[in-house]
Amino acid sequence: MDSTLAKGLAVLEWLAREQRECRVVDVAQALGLARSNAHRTLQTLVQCGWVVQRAAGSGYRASMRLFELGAMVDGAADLKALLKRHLDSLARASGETIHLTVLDGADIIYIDKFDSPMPVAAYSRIGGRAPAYCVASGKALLAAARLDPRDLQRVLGTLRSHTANTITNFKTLHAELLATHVRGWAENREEWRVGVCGLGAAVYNARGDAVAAIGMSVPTIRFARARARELAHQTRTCALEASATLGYRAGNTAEEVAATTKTTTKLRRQA
Amino acid sequence: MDSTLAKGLAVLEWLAREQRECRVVDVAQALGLARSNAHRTLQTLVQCGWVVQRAAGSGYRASMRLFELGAMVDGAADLKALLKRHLDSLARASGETIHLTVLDGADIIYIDKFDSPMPVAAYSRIGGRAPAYCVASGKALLAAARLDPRDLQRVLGTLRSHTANTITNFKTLHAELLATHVRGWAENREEWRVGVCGLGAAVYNARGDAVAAIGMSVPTIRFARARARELAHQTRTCALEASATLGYRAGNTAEEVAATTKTTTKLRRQA
DNA sequence: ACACAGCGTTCCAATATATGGAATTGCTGG
DNA sequence: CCAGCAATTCCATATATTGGAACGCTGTGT
Repeated sequence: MDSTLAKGLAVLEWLAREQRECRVVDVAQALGLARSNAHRTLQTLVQCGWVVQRAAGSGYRASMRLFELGAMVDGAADLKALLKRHLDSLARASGETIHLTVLDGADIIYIDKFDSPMPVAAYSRIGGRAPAYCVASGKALLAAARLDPRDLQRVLGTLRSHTANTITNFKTLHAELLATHVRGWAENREEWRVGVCGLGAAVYNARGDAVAAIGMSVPTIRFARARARELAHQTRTCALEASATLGYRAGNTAEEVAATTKTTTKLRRQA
Repeated sequence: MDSTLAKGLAVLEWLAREQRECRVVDVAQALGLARSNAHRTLQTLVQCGWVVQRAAGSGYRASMRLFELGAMVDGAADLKALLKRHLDSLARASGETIHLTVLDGADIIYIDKFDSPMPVAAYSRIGGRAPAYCVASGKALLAAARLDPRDLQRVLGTLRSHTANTITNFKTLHAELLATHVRGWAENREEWRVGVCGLGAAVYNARGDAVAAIGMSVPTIRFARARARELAHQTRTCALEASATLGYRAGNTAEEVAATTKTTTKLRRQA
């Protein structure tokens, strides 16, 4: 364990999260370092181009290096560029807030976002996180991963309760994920934030990996049964189109054919 | 200079740019480290959450941490969210590829991108760079900075030639930046990539800082005089609207009033 | 079946390196 | 002009890093 490296990364991360010019003492105090130590660490970060100092003598902040490299990770940039069109259509068709998310351990991370003209109570940021088991796009990704209960528990750890509706039981969660995979979309009824519901569907690439999820956040007020059903259909269709853009060809497996047929039938019955 | 930190950052950056699972030897060879050293560095990065190892025993890649923190830098996320609507309108109105860029030293970095339905020769990536003095959005930002020739030279260093049209003379560049500031938009006629022209205009926040630029990339084929003029007008207007969204109120200074009037008059004459 | 090569990982003594207290410099406001 | 605060530099000390060697595992060619 290179402690110098760990310390430098901690400084960098703290600086990025602060989002303002910070002085040497600020860093030293926040991370419990000697002033001289904080100073030298910052100087190293500056020399390596990860931190910038506007004028020599004062004020450090994270440089664009993080953004530049962050854009390369996971091919997120390509994903966004390719799916932008789909998300935008969905945002317009639904009038609700749309997210593009990926799974990172037990969390989802918001990769891209299209704000609703109608304001939503929940505030989410690009680069922000939410527990995967609490939100619709997270459930869609977990469902696509098809983990058995044992692995699910290993990945997620404890299911903390965030609202009265949060699923805190693995058996319940696992059952819901199975259902989610079959019907092709996931749902969140105020399980993460009170007053906010959500819908989500996984997006697959040409190899059949679930690489991202499309999510929709809807205030409970606008989430009446009929509308929810309509929005779910839109979300799922959008995800299928997005998958097609990435080169995914549906209906490759018998299982998927069965699922699609069932869902379609169900939707027809409901319509 | 903390060499351990510098080494760790180099490993992290290399890993991010590789965009694939890398083994210990790959890292060691690429950066000239001892295998044991590369191994311990990677382990530290993993423990700190900047790198992930799919299965224990093999294959390292950059985690989403870079993306997560990169999204926070410079309020880039907020900027994108706020300006998305404007860029999208411009993309639709013009049918050309639109970028959102910020200045980072002598380069611009592409923050966001709206692809044209018509393909463009130039390929640009979110997170990618271009020399500020060679592209329109870069010129718009440099012009907004209002540097005197001395500072301009200090910031930019040598003006390398990238095409036959690249401006390599500081006097010429400075004069063009002055003109750019007055008329409110910048132009690039194959100065960076052959066959690609561009237009750009700076976006100001409530404090009057030029925080970003809106850029448009157009194949030379579609950049005939009349159309270029029309697109320049659209770009400038979009940037003004975007600035308004950020709380900027135009016409605060006599200088700006004069510039606006002149430009408007000129546009009227041309129309 | 065997030897070999490549790689991940662990270990450890030598040594280069980071550390933090104190001194110095530079700036700001009274 | 001084006092107070913070950035920066300096340096002896303690410590963490380093890289060669060794071990175990896996896959490959003979």
